[in-house]
Amino acid sequence: MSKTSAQRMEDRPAGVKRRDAEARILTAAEEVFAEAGYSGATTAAIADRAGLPKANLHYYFRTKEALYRRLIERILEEWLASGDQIRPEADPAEAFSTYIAAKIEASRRRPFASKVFANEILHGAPHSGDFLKIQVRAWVEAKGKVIDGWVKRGLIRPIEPHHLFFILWAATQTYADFETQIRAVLARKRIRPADYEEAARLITRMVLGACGVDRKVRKS
Amino acid sequence: MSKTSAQRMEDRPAGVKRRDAEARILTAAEEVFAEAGYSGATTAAIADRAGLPKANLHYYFRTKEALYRRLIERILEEWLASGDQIRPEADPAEAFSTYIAAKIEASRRRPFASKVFANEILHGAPHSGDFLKIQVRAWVEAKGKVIDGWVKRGLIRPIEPHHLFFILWAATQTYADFETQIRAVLARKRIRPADYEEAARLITRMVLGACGVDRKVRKS
DNA sequence: GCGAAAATTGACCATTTGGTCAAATTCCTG
DNA sequence: CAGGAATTTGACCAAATGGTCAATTTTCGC
Repeated sequence: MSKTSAQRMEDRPAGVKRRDAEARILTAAEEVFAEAGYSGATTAAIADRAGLPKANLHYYFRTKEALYRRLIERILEEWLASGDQIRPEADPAEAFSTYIAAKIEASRRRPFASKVFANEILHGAPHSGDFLKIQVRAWVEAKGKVIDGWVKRGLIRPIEPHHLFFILWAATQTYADFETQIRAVLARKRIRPADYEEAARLITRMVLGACGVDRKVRKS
Repeated sequence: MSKTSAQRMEDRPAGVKRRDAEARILTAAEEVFAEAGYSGATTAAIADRAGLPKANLHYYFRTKEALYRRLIERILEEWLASGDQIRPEADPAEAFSTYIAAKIEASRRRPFASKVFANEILHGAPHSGDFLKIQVRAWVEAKGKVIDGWVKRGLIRPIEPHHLFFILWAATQTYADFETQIRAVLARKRIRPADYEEAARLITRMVLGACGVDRKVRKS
């Protein structure tokens, strides 16, 4: 019978209760992994923050590794989806502005997710098999082609898409990942909405400038 | 007697043997902490990589925490020193180019140091007391004044120094911290010198563009 | 309302790991 | 070269932690 329940556990079509518990655990895990890293995070701490006993957590996620993996998958999904604006038929300046704004907004709204993701890559993605690297690479190849297309059509100056994205990710995600440092430098308890806007504006200015698209950024 | 040796241990004027052992341990620690984070790093692994028994490591550094702290101090020192080119009397374009080149070079030459630093900040600098935050803040205040001066003298367009630095750090350090991702996207076993140069060139282009100093970047 | 599946939970265990210690060895100075 | 200081190291320990389990309770379709 333990085999039966184990079987169920792997399948996704789960009851509402399970969905609910898993969601609570994943949210708690996101915070704890963000704050303490993979090794520093304890299943006890995650369970505590999710408001259930450790044994119960292990009922829903058999191992810390499995829980972590699910979390990474969820974060990667959103990460990949954030670039939907970058399409061949889009206006480059518009697309970049929107993408940057979305990334900054993601840093503001879900800093823990960004931190978990950053932590995973920082240490060589040891828990993600190759799927993380493969998907990110595929994403960049696709978006890179779009940008190359813009260049060929003379919409933007020639630019190396790979490095453009590296810099773009770094610049936007830093407001989540290194939020401690940013708060210290700005002497703030919390980073303010105005700060995020300022950041988005400056990054956009830099990117559009580098692309030779010096359109004035509209108020947004 | 153990008090005597303990006393000695805290003092810095140490024998050459001690200096040597500490250096070997710190180098090993930099690698291990970079790869595994603070909690994931074990003193046994560090000792192994340094080529000595764990007990011997604990003779030189009483606790993992103490070892880590020394490491952070060492890294911060270099980090702070890297902006020496940013002085009031310097040419802005020259100063930024040089700073960016230096930061990229640091990412290339000592990626582990960058990763340890990044990891520490990522998790809220829990092992650095406040000294890290305080020193970084002071550094930015000083350099920010320099940049404001350039703006006042009309040498560069108005720009917010804090955010400029956040972006600059992020863009340059990402080549060390997220080297795994970069290698995956570029489909390389190792990031090549040409890649670092390309990165420096693009970052410089973006920064100088944002500053309205569109000097052609000289071959360096 | 019954019975089976799902969920809950306290107690428990094996492993890992930071750190200690005492004994032995090497080093250095007078 | 004597003797004390510095260094080395294997053995050991206590605490933390991921994970298990069996017993109990809750849920839910019929």
